[in-house]
This record gives sequence, structure tokens and C-alpha cells, in this order.
Amino acid sequence: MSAIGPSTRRPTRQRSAVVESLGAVADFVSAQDLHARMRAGGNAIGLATVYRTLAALAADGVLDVLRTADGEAVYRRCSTHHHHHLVCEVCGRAVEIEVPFLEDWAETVGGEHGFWNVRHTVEVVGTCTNCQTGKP
Amino acid sequence: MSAIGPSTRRPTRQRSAVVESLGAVADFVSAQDLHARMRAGGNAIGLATVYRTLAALAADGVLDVLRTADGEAVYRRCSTHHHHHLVCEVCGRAVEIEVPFLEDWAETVGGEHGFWNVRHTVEVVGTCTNCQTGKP
DNA sequence: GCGGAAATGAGAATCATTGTCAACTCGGAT
DNA sequence: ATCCGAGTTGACAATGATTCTCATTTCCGC
Ligand SMILES: [Zn+2]
Ligand SMILES: [Zn+2]
Ligand SMILES: [Zn+2]
Ligand SMILES: [Zn+2]
Repeated sequence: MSAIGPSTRRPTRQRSAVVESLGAVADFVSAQDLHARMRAGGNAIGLATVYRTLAALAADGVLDVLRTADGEAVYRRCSTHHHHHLVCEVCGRAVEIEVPFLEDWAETVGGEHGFWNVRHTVEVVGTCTNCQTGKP
Repeated sequence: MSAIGPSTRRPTRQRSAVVESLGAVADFVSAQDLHARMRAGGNAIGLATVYRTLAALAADGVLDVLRTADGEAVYRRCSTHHHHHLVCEVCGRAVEIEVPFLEDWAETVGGEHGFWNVRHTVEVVGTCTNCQTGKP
């Protein structure tokens, strides 16, 4: 939650493998999914390690995290600057978007209500062009 | 997902009990939590029913749903008009807020990327005044 | 090289959520 | 009032993501 620095975090084979594997995926993947992909690609790594590593990377701000409708956490390597996502509900394709005015506004409205350390999440979801076809 | 109408939905003791119990809670509660409260209050109801009812009410737009950091779904009876929330990460206190400009913006940015049926979620989280005290 | 802290991994444990299915209840038609 | 069929319920089992445990291994500074 707070900005606790990664006081001690060692580079390991698994850690870089996770980062690299993430780079090979265009959209958001779950820990389970990534683990399966890595195993399939001959990359030996434990499931628990994938979970721990993804959580650590997300805590370090290297990854973006969001939750699917059924509560599953999904991760994606992202550009470093603060941004948000436009996600297709059908195929999961995601586009990075920005909401300039919101950044200040969130801070302001939080302050107005006496809140500190204000953060925000914004997700815009819909159906992308590719997924329009078979819809009544 | 799709806008399937509640073709047949019968009023039952349990359904109204859930709605009433929700009214007695100020902030967001999980299905588990609500079920426990109802049982404790001498209100006999099955856990599965609480889950089903909350999901149904949320689908009908009677409830607001959001997810805690660890992925648990929490519900709250809400005013009918579209709005968002400012939630305390520590105690869970929630305030309804509005983001007028965002509504149009979401629609617009979705359209620009070829997305249809665009919806959005916005959550602002922080630490409320009451929860500031014991913090370094 | 050594020692200890950090990291790993296999499996068990946790826990929210969903599925199952027989029994029950509501509402409309008879 | 009675009957019928679909919606609803609830106890319990099953699922599935995430976390925990702990013995073993790896990394880093000395
Ligand atoms: Zn799509
Ligand atoms: Zn932002
Ligand atoms: Zn608080
Ligand atoms: Zn809105």
C-alpha cells in the first residue's frame, strides 16, 4: 500500500523469466495463465513463485494489475507513466488510455472528504471492433 | 453480460430480507459478511441464496458492486443515479462521488478506439480522517 | 570459500464462489 | 380452493484462485 521500497530484492533466474515471459504476451494474463505458458515453453518455475513475483513486480510499479469480472487478478507489463485501460469484455484486448483531468480531480475530491494518500482506478470496458460480428 | 431482462423474478421472503439487511449496513459488505449478519440477527437464509440474490440485485442495478484489493466482491444499496465511490482502504467507509465530465469522456474514448457498449468503473481510494492516527 | 538472508517449489491449506439437486413456494389457470 | 409448472431455496459438495509451510537452494557480501 504505502511506498515501501524494495529494501532487499535479489535478481534471480525466475524473476527475469517472469518479466521476459510477460513481454511475450500482448494483453493481460493471470498468474495461472502465465505459469502455464512458461511451463509449456520449457521454463521451469513454481506456481507460488509466479504469484510472488507478479505481486512483487506490481508492488514495484513495473506491472499493471486489474481484476476480471470474476475477480481474477491479471497482469501486464506497462509503460511506466500513470495511465488507464480500455479493455474488450469479449477478447480481452486492452488499449492504454489517459485521463488527464481525472488525476487532479481524484486528488481534489479525496482531499475535500478528508482522505489522504488518495489513489484511483479507472477502467473502461466495451466490445472491440473484432468482437462485434455475432451480436444480436 | 448482455441486457437480459429479469423475465421472471418472484418476490420471496429471502429476497426482501437481503434487501432489508443491506439497508441496515452503511458501507459495503461481502456476501459472506451479510450472510453472517443475517444469521446472527435470527434471519434464516442459505449462503448460496445470499450469493444468488446479491448477484441478481446487482444485475438489476439495485446494488453497487466493487472489489476489495484481495478480490472479494462487496455490495451496497445505492442511489439509482450513476455515480462512483471514494472508499477508505482501512475501515471501508465509502462516500458517493460524481465525475460529470468522465461520463462523456469514457463514451468518446471508447468510440475513438472502435469499442461499442462502453461502460466504465472509477474508484478512488485513500485513508479517511478517522484512520490517520496510527500511521507513520 | 562461508554464513546467513532471501528466494524457490511442491504440496497442503484456505476461502470465496459456484454447482448440484431434491424439496419447497409462488402465481396463474382451472 | 386446488393444481401445475417454473422459479427459488438450502445443505452440501466441488471448484479454483491464492496463500501458507517449510525443507532446500541460491545469491551476496565478507
Ligand atoms: Zn474484442
Ligand atoms: Zn490516473
Ligand atoms: Zn477509514
Ligand atoms: Zn460514471
